[in-house]
Amino acid sequence: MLKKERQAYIIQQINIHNKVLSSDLCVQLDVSEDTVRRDLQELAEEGKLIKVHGGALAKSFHFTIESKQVYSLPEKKIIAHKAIDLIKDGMLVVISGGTTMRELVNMLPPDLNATFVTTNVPIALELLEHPNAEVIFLGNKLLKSAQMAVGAEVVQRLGQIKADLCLLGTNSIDLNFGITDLEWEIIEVKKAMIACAQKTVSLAISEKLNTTQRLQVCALDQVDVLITELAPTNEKLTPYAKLGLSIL
Amino acid sequence: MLKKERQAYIIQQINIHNKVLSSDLCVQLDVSEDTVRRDLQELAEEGKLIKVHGGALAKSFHFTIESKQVYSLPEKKIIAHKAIDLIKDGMLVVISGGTTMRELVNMLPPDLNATFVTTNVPIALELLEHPNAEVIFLGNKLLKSAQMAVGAEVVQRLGQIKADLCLLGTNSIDLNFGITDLEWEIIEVKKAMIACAQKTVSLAISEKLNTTQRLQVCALDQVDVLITELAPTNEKLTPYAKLGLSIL
DNA sequence: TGCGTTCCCGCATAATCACGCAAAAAATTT
DNA sequence: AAATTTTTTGCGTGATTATGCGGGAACGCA
Repeated sequence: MLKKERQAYIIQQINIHNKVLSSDLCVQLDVSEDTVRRDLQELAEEGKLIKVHGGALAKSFHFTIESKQVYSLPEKKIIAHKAIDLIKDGMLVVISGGTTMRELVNMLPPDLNATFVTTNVPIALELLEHPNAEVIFLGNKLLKSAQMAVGAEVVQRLGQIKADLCLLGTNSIDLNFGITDLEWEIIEVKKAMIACAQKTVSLAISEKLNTTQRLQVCALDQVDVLITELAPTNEKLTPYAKLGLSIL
Repeated sequence: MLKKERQAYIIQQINIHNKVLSSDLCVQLDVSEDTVRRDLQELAEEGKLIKVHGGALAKSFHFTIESKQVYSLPEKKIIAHKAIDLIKDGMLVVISGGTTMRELVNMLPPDLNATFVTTNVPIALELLEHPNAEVIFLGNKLLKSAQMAVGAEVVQRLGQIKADLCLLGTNSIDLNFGITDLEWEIIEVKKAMIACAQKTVSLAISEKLNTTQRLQVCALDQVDVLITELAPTNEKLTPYAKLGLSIL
C-alpha cells in the first residue's frame, strides 16, 4: 500500500469518526505503529488533523473536546465514581441527564459490557464514545432546556422496559417531598424511569440535599440508593439513612 | 509495445484501481522500472495522474488528501448555504447525518420556524441550539459508527411521517448505482427517510460524485435535487441533470 | 508512586528514485 | 538505401525515501 493511500485512508477515518487511534490504524493498515505515527505527524504538520497522545483528532473537534473537560467539579467525580461500582456486566441501565451523569459516562471502565437506555442527547453522545456500551435512545420531541426527549411516546416505551438500574440525576431532594424537579415533562419521564427499574439510585451533590422544586418526581420510599460526595457517615445523610435509603 | 500504448494501459489501470505501482507495471508491460517511471512522470506533467513514491494515484485521491482542511471546509459551507434556501417556515424536514449537515444546521437562520426530524445524535444536539427549531429525535438502538439510531423501530416511525423535505448527506453517488452507502442499517433508515418525504435532496461534495459503496440506498430517479459545491453548469454535473435531477 | 502504553531518536535495511551514458529503435535526411 | 539525427530504452551508480526495530524518555492512569 502506498503512503499517500494510507494517509488518504487516515483522513477518511478522521472524517467519519472525528478521531483515530494509532493502535487501530496500524492493524487496519498493516504497518508498524511508527509508520502510523509518522503519517499522523506529517498530516498534522499539514494541518489536516490534530495529533494527540495515542492517535489524532479532527480539527473541528479540537475545541469541543477541550471544552468538554471544563465542567468537571471534583464533587461530581466522586459521585460518579461511587455510582460506577453499581453497574455490572450485562446490566440494563436507565440513565437520566445532567453534568454529573456525563462525568459518570466518561469514567465508565472501557471493558464494561452493559446496555444503557437514555433520553438525553449529550449523554447519548458520550455513551457512543464508549467502546462496548450498547446505547438505546428513546426518542420523540426534544425538550430544548433539558436536551432530552420527553412526551407520552417516551413514557410508553419506558413502560416496556425492565431495567436493572435507574441512575437519576437529581435537582432537588428533600426528606418530606422526595425528589422534585421543575418541568412537567421531565417529571413524567423520570417517573417512568423509576417505575421501570428494579433499583433506583439518586445522584446528588450535597448542596441539593433538603431543597425542593415545584413538582414531585417521587417520594423517597421509591429511591433505593442515595449517592453524594460526602462520606456515608456524614450527619447530613443520617436522616435519609433512617428512612431506609442506602447511602454511598 | 509502443509508448502510447503503454501509457494508455497505465491510464486504464488508474481508472480501474485508482492507483498503480511502478513495480507492478514494469512486470505487466515488460519494460524496466525506469521506463515506467518516465511514463508516469510524463503523464503526471500532463495532469493525468499524481505521481507518488512507488507508483501513482488517480487525481481524485489528490482531492481527498489535499482539500480536507476539515474545520468547516469551504465546500461544505457552500453546499449548506444552497440547501438552506430550500427550507421554509412551517416545513417538516427529515435530516440525516454527516459533517455537512452539521454545518447546515449551524447556519440555519435564527428566525426559521421549522420542525426537524433526525436520528443522528450530533445533529440533534446541534439543532437543540437553534432558538426556534422543533426537534424530533427518532430513537432506538444507536449505531456507534454513524452515531445514529437505526432499526425497524426507526423505519416504522418514519413511515408514519409525511415530510416536506429530506436532506440526505451522501457518501457516494453514481450515475448507474444512484446513492450508495456502507452499512445495511444505515441504508434502511435512509430509504425510509426518502420514502416519507415529498422531495429528496442529496448533499454531496464533488469528490463523492461517481463513487460507489457496496449497498444501494436508492436510484437516482428518487432524488429530486443534487447539491454540490460546484456551479450548476459544471460539466461534471451535466450527466446528472440529464437524468432529471435539479442541480443547485 | 509505579506500571503500562505511547513516543521519540537513531540506525539498518530495502525499496525507489534521479542522473548520466550508451545501445537500440525510430524517424529524418541525404 | 545509406547515413544521420532524434527518440527511446536499459543499466549502473549513488542519492533519497520509506519502513521496522531497539532502547530509553515521556506520558497517562490508578
